[in-house]
Parts: sequence; C-alpha cells; structure tokens
Amino acid sequence: MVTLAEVARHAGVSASTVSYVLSGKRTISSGTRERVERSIRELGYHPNAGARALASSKSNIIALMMPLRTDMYVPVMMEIAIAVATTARERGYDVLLLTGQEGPEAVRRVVGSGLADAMILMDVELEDQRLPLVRESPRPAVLIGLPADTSELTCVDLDFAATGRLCVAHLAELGHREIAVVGEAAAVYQRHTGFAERTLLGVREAAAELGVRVLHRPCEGSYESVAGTLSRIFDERPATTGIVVQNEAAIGPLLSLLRQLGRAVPEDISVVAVCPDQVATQTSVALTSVAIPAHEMGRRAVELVMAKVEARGAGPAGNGAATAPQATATGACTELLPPQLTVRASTGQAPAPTGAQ
Amino acid sequence: MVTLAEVARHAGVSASTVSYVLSGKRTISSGTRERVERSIRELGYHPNAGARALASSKSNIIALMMPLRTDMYVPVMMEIAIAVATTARERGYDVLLLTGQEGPEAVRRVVGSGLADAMILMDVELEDQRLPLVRESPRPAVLIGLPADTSELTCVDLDFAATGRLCVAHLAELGHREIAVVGEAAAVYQRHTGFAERTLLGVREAAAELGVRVLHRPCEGSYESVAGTLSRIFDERPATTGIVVQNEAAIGPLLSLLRQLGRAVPEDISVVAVCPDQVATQTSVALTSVAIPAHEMGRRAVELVMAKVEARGAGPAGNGAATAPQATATGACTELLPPQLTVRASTGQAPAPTGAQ
DNA sequence: CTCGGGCGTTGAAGCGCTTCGACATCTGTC
DNA sequence: GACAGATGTCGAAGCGCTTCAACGCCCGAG
Repeated sequence: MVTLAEVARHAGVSASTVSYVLSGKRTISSGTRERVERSIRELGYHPNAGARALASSKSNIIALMMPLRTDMYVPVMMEIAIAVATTARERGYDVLLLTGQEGPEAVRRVVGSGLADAMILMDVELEDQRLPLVRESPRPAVLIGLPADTSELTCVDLDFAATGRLCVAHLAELGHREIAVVGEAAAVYQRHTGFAERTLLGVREAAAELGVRVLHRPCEGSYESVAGTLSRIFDERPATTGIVVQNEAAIGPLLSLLRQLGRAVPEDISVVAVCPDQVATQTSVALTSVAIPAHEMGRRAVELVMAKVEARGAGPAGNGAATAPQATATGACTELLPPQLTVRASTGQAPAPTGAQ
Repeated sequence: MVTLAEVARHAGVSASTVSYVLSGKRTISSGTRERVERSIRELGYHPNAGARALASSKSNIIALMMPLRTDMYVPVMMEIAIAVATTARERGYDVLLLTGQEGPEAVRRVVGSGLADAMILMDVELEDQRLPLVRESPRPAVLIGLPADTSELTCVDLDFAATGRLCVAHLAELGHREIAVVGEAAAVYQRHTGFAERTLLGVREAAAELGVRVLHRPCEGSYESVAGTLSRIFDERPATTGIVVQNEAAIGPLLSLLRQLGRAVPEDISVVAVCPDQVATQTSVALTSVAIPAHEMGRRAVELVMAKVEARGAGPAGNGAATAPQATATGACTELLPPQLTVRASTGQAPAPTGAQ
C-alpha cells in the first residue's frame, strides 16, 4: 500500500504538506498542490482509514442502526437506508450497518470504540431501550421515528398526525361521513412504535372536527386477515364509504377483496393509502395516497447528524458569537416532515346516502 | 475515552499484557487475566477501532455493496443484508454499507484505504464492472450472484437453473403439458443480471426433457402489466394449465386477475412461484413455491469471506503442509445453493385436456 | 546445586496520519 | 531600506494500539 510518506517523497515535499493538500486546512501554493495531486494520482494513493481515524479522532463513519425484524415496511426501511448511505457518501462519510441483534449495547460499543462519529437510529419505539444510552453518549445521534420523550434528542419523522388529518380531511371534503381505518398489525400497536398511534390520533382529531365517524381496526398483511377485517368493518358500519389504509401490505388484498365484494373503487368506496408512491401507482386502481418520504427522511437524518458532528468539531475553538448557532445545531429538535396527499383514482365523491345517519 | 494504558495502570500491568489479554495471542496467568478483565469492566474500556486498525492492519469490517436501485426484489436484498450484518457481528466483524452510487471506484477506495478487510458484492451482473477491480484486489471478496466468468472469483447464489427445472418437474409430474413463465421485468433481462436467464434455462431444459411446452413472457410488477401479460399468454396458448412466476411483485395481481378471469387455482390452473416463503404464505391461495434462501445466502457469503480473511492472515506464517488447505480456503469457488420446492395450495393435478395436443 | 527451557510479562518500536509551532520567504508600508 | 504581517512549507510530536525481542522466574532434570 502506498503511504503518504511515499507520496511526499515522490512529489519532493514533506508529509505534512501532502496532508494539508488533502485536507485543505492550510493554504498551499497552486504549484505545490498540483505536484502533490499528480503524485497521488500516479501512485494510486488512498489515505489509510485507520491511521486517519487515530490521528484525527474522526472516523468519517456514521452508524445506522436498523431493526432486526424484516417483517414490516421493508421497502421503506430499505429506501431510508439507501438514502442515508447515498447522502452520507456525498459528504465524505461511510455508513456502518448495525442491526438490533446486539441490543442497546451496540450503541455503547460503537461510540466507545470511536468506530463511528455519529449514529442514526431507525424504527425508534416510544420507550426505546437505546435512548438512555443515546442521551448520555458523547457522540451525536439522530432518531428516525418519534419516542415518547424527545427531550435532549433530535428526531426526524413524517408528521403522522397530520397525515391522519389529511386523509380524513380529503375524504370529508368529498362528502364521506363514515370511514374506516385499516391499521397496522396489532403487534405494531403493542410494540408502541408510535407512528400508528399518531396517525390514528390525527384521524380522530380531524374526524371529530369535521363530523366524520371513524372505525379503526388493526390488520395484518395476509389476504385472510384483510378479508376478516373488511367484513367486520362492513358488518359494524354498513354505511362506510371511505377507507384509510395504513398497512401497505394490506393494500393489494384490500383492492382485490373490494372488487370481489362488488364494491367499486371509487364509486362505492374511496380508498386513501399511506404508502410509498411506487406502491400507490402499481395497483389496479391508482391510489390516492400520502407518501412516506423515506428518501427525504434518510437524507434529513444525515444532514442533521452531520451538522452536529461539524458543530462539535468546531465547538471548542468557537468564539463567543459562535455559541448560539452551535447550540442550535447541537441542540435537540424534532423535525416532522409535512405529509403530502396525492389525489389519484381511488377516491371520489361519496355516494348518495342510502339512509344511514 | 479510556485507553489501554489507563487499564494497564489500573490493573498494575503493562500495556502489552492488557493487549494480550484482549487478543489471547499469548498465555496469561489466570490471576493477571482476571485483574485486567476487572479493570476493563470497571473503567468501561472499549478498544479504539482506529488505533487497532492501524497497528494490526485489520479493520474487522467487511464491506457490503448493495445495488442503488430500490425497485427490485427489495425484501430479498434486505434479508440478505440483515443476514450478512448478523453473521458478521457474531464473528466480531462490522459491516460497512456501500451503494452502487460510487460505481466500481468504491471497490478501489475501500480496499485502498484499508477501511474493510473484505467485500461482499450483491446483485452481481453477468458482466459486472466491478469484477476486474475485485480480481486484482489484494483483499478477499465474495459475490452474491453469478457473473458470466467466475474464474478467480468466489460466488454464492441460489441454483436458479435447478430452480427452473424443479418448478417444471413439479408441474409435469402433476400432468401439466403447457406452461407459461411470468418472468422478471424486461429491464432485468436487458441488464443481464443472470439469475432470470438461468431460471429460464432450467425451465427450458426440464421442459424439453419432460415433453412440456413453455411460453416465456417478461412482466413488470404493476397490475396492468400483469393483466397484459396474462391475456397474451392465454391468447397464444389457450391450453396453458401451469404458470411459473418469477417476479414476486407480480404475484398479487396475478392471483387477483386469475380469479377475475374465472380461472380457479389450482383446479383450472396451477401456479408455482419463486419467492420468499413469507410472500408465498400471505396470498389468498397459499403458493407452492421455491424459496429464495436470502438468509442462507448472506450467511454463507460471510462465512466464505471470513475463511478467506483468516487464511490470508495465517498465510505467510504457514508451513509447507498449510499451503493446501490455505489454497482451498482462498481459492475461487462457486457455491450454488440447492433450491427447495414447498408444495402448498396453488398447484394440483392438471385438468383433463380439452383438445389441445 | 546447576543449568536449560518453558512460561508470563515487559519495554520499545512502529503502524500512517494529523496538527502545532516554527521557520523561511515574500509583500507592502512608512 | 527596514519591519510587520501574510503566506507557504516543514519537523516533530503524538493518536492508541499490536507485536517482537528480550528478560526474569520457576521448575524439573541431570
């Protein structure tokens, strides 16, 4: 492996000069710079990551902690992960992939070993075990998801309450007065991942305000589960004309079943989904949906965590005036991305009431 | 941060002793070992990753290169990634997540910087651009997927040819004589990812042998695309009684459409899918399927790459007798996992011929 | 009692890089 | 023409760890 020293010799300068050319932390005359850069290219030099990390106590790596489960909202997770990796790389960082398998210990290990300069935690639950460790960790962290107590934490998430409100508002505006929510699997509510509850909260809030009746039923992604959920919904509330689906795995079966039941979408029943756009456009009836901005979430998480890393780096050297911005950058904050509803073919004017209410 | 020197002082031993306790590369008296271990625990010591990497030129990290695309077989990719991360961690390695965004350059960068000790490449195409770099790289690598030329390479993949044969054999045994293959999106074939072609090869091989007629049509995952594909299939080969689906996104729409067309599964038409078990069991009719052993693929890839890393490490010190096993461990090899077909509810005896051949 | 040889432990030399302070050299100024 | 201040470059001191050669010690054999 080519070392910096060899590059220096080849270019006829000292090692420190090469280092400064690389980092840009000191001004270098353009002649020297070009000579060094040529040597780097000719020798095919790549700085040694370990040595760099040791000398600078910066690894240029951020850790991304994924859930171990592969049963839920996989495409969203994957898209977030890819967005994180892509954005990080654009800024010169690499991404270390951690799974939940090690449990909260992983946080300690990664932070303690200086393997990563910062962390991004996905799939954060309301009372997440990792949070105490994150709070006392000297390294910055950003959560994707919203825990119960966000004090001292920085979080990014879709504004699911607003998402719920938006879905209901859209249906209400079309004249629907009885709607059903086909929710996530019961396990999701039990695990208190939060987003499902928040959606429901928004739904109920808007419903109360707009005079809409709501029925909520958790639902697994399997065909049978959707069938059961749907028949229970129509049993209990025959006048239901609008459905909000949160469990994206349930979407396919849902549309299929409605067709079998002879309920036309959107003539008899309107459907709004909370799902990635890609899913919404692949179905038999293009779905009116609120997109889950997975890419945006990943990107923002990286940007926030990066800002913190840089603030920390610049911190000790900062003058008085710098304290305020630094505090802002380092300080806790919760960023809820505004939901966006795209009207497609699955929602329409409510059918004329057939007698109910 | 606590350093090894502090642990040494606290335990009343030298730094090297602590290091040997940690690595186990020299015998340490149990008294000393326990004292050191206690100090480590009390001080909450975590070895610094950068320093370690620098001194030992081993980072204990393996790089996992994912495709940038998020449109295809996402759950499979995700499961492989998680299996890789989990298995690696069990063996004391961390996983660095790379995407295709940097292109083949990423291989050079990671290898050159000593960031990772080895690489695992996913979604390898027949003529993958990364292969030349991998071949000349001094670090071990394992591919998940099968390129056209496997010389000097180590690969893991499902035996897709056998998969194709297995599907056809199963249908043939049930008396089907005209079958259709609902393939991957045309883009997949154009990109030459290989697995789709290999499946088809197996299908054709078995079909020729068993006297079965095959019609292959590429197909996107969207409802409309599946509808078009299906109607073309039944137009061209009305006597088709068996379908092999390779594109897992097409499965939901396919079943839904067959129902609409009044073709009962499995009475009128049998369906075999190539997909994860989870997908096969969630559908309206539980699908007879060949599973994609994503977890197994990830695990094996790690095991193979790890064996190489260790062989390399032990290499230079090896004696004459060690050369043979080392060569085996380091040498190229292709490991095709045998497919396994699980019979569920979607396949059955072919209906009595209605006149066609 | 002496001596060879394990065994357990240590000191010291780096690994390849960053970074600080120092040192030339070159401007522009009074 | 001398001097303060940029500007560009360098030497050297680590960063925290691994590892090698060496050393002291105790044991058993002769």
